[in-house]
Amino acid sequence: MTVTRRNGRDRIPPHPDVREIPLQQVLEALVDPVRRLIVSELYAAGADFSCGTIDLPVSKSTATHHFNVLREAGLIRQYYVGTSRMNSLRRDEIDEAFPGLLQALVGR
Amino acid sequence: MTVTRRNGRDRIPPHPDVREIPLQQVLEALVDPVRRLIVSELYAAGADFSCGTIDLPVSKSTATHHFNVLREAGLIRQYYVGTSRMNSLRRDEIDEAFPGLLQALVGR
DNA sequence: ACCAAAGTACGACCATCATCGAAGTTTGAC
DNA sequence: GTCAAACTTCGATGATGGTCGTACTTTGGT
Repeated sequence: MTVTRRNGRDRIPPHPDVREIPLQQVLEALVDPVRRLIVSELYAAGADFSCGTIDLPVSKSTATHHFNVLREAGLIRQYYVGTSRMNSLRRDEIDEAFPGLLQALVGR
Repeated sequence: MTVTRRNGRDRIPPHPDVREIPLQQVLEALVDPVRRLIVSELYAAGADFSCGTIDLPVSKSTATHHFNVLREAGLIRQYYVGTSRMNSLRRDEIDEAFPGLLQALVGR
């Protein structure tokens, strides 16, 4: 049978542009308190961090799920560094797509 | 047994101030598309209207439920005129409690 | 080659919630 | 007093989605 070989690049999942994501989906992503916590921390930190860095009140598999939802909504970008998955907030794109939204939700 | 008499005033349910409502609850109210439609229409109309005026893609009982959720989140004010229940958007209070939020969600 | 660290994938479970219809209430009109 | 309009209340139902544990994958270090 065929063996599939993968490198770091292949591990990167799709990153839709938030400007093509309906408001509904963005809101559904941001309504969950755990996900809003992630976004808030990224916003406040002003820097990327790995999934494991922030400590969330949920299990690892649930955390993975939340990061996925945020990525699929176009809100964060993810990339690998070793075994760590780094996350960055796609602030400019969000601000362009939904002006004022991030500020209103995360600026407290 | 005791008969309870009610007048129009007694039919008015509690109206919490949105400034005392947690962001979480406000977001949960606004994440539903039917409720966001109601808010958008109130916002665009710039005037009050009764529950039956706007035509929603749900049954009457479901509509009642949605108006209740909005009221309990401090987003709308309700009062009776005859058998009609009028609704008004509490715009100023919302803007004060969560600056930019309404604009971001409803200004399209 | 081996092992540990960091995440992911996959089911399963469970709570929440949007939805409805049917029956009830309140009001205004006649 | 009767009737209709407008809305509410009350269960029931069904779908969604957040949660977890277990097993698996990938990578880096030794």
